[in-house]
Amino acid sequence: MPPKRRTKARKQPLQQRSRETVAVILEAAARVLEARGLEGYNTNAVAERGGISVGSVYQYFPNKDALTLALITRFEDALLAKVRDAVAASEGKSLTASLNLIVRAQLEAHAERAGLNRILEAEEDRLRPASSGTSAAGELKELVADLLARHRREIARPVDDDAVEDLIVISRAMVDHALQNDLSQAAATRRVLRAIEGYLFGPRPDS
Amino acid sequence: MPPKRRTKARKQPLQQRSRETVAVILEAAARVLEARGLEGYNTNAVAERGGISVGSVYQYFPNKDALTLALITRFEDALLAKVRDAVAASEGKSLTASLNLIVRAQLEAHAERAGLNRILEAEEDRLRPASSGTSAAGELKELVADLLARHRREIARPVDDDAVEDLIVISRAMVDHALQNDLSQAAATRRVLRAIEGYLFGPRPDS
DNA sequence: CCATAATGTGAGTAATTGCTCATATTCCAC
DNA sequence: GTGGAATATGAGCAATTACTCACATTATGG
Repeated sequence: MPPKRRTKARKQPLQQRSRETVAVILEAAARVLEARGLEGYNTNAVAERGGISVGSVYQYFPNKDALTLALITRFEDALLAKVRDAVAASEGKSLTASLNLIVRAQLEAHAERAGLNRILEAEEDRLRPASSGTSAAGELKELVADLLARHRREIARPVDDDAVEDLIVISRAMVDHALQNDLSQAAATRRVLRAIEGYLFGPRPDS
Repeated sequence: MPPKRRTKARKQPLQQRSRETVAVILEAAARVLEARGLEGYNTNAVAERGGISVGSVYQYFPNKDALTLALITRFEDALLAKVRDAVAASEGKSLTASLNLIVRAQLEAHAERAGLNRILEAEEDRLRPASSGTSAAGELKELVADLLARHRREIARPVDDDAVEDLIVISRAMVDHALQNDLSQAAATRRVLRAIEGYLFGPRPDS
């Protein structure tokens, strides 16, 4: 056990000035990751890029991982917001149309800063204590579950929690794959939808 | 550019003795990863665990990443072998039965040393120069493509390369997810198959 | 056996980097 | 104003670790 390790930030940002500093730190971290990758991502570089001092970084983030985690959360929140909007906008539409909107939302969220988001997703595994569901993940499940419940008569088999989980896993993997291979949004949407709709509507021949 | 970096091993193992050393190194690396995670994974620990000296590690691996990559390749080869066997064993069987065998093979390959394999898959992203298809990945695609071609009359839509890619992406993501959540092999198989068959047989309502 | 090649050794080095803390500066309440 | 709190600074420490190299040991072919 390496002696100890700070788990809480030294200070909470109270004044306007410090809140701006936190924003500067986050954006600087994002830019360093984009420009130099995980390889060149260190707190000194972040401070330099943000035009502030390392000390300031450690005023508001207990350690480097906490900073990275904050970036991850920021991305997840943005993704969730887009999906929420898509679900809201799909009120009254058919299930297929709704799914289309949601898939597009996910693709857009990832595409915005593809390089950065890819790195963050990879780091997520390392940083999140095994199987600790985030609130963002929970809300995403709820959103999808509600949408499917609303359309339950269009779906053959009842949709349980496992199915929702599977749909999210499938979408995420395919969206990542699409971005990695620079697929057009149209192609990516088509392929993800085929998988999702197949899962929902597809036949289950055997017992 | 950090000055330089060895890209080739100092020596190739020629005699029996050194071939054994290489095996010892690989297994030691695997055990360190299993016992202490990426965190405690360093070349000195690997040497100690293997009961050899660091110098020996660097006789046969130019750098730490090359060692990790060798572990990844080893895992991929094992996976591929299992899938190959499954495909061979599915000669004459129905498509559903064949897919069942293949999915099981994948689950087994991952389950064998789940903790280790999970770490290796995460490292793969970091270590493989963006979008460099490995021969293992290529052969997997071939195997799947051939199997599907053999059963093409049972599938509504023609199966192109993209579809094969998608099927592999979906399987992989779901298998990873299943292992992460300690799903029973039965449950995992059922869910992965539902996704795969849905993708293959599922209806495509719109244009 | 002997010369040569192959293999093995491990203390040490060089470089990186996360993070601290003593100090300085800025802000706000009164 | 003024005093105390909040915020900012950045040189440098401490720890880690990938990797080297001069040397010892072991194998092999003739």
